[in-house]
Amino acid sequence: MGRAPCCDKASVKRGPWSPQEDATLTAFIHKHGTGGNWIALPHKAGLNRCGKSCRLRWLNYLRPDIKHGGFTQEEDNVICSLYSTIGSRWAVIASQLPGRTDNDVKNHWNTKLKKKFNSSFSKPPNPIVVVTDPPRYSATSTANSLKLHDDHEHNINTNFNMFSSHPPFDQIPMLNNNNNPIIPELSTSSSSISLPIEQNHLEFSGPSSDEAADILQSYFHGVYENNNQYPYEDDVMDGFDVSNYMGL
DNA sequence: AATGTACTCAACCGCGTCATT
DNA sequence: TAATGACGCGGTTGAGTACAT
Repeated sequence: MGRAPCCDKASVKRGPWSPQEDATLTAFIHKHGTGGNWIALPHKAGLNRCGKSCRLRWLNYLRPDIKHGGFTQEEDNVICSLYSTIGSRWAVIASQLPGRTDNDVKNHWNTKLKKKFNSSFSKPPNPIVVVTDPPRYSATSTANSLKLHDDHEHNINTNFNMFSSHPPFDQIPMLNNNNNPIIPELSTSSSSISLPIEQNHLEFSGPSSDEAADILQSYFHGVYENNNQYPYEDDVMDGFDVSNYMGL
């Protein structure tokens, strides 16, 4: 048996909302709240609309805390960063952007950011670090993120998301107030997704995840110093001698 | 000015999840 | 435990608008 429809689609109004309907819905919710039941709300409010339509109109447009207007560069960065980590979970992404709705974020992504993002990350990165012997840690990387593992492929407490820690791709390198390039910082959180070990990977030795973080950060410093850009752009190095940065 | 094309974004659709019975 | 119903989410649509020819 299929799901019963939430309303009789033939008898309720559909399509764009009129100012009158907006006013009716807004006034009702200000006075009574949603009552925790969107299906019953339109009848109580005197609206000939489906409850789902009322919910959507309120949440995406009429709520007083909704921010209308264009997205800032900072908001774009947050969206791209989170997308690279968690994918199209628009509600989660929108929760990090006060005043923005999942629908807003999704539309903005589909119309503006997707092309920009894809053109910058259309090529998978090459392996970026050589193997040392014996490896103590390994890491996997995609175009957007890199994660460290211990010998047994357990995640260790060091994670680096290239995109979220990176200057926006159309402003590489981004300069700080002193006109110095902003160097990406390694995060010590382990909140992002883990990647398959067989993907592009790098391995290196080191006694602790903290040292691993130092090595990686040094690596990005080094690439920037040598090439005047960060490694994932076009010429990711095929090999990288970690020992240069370990005092070995 | 007329027509075609691309873009934007509000709204809809269907499904997964969760709470209730 | 299963059935039911409402909510919330992501994908998609299509009307309206802007821009190009």
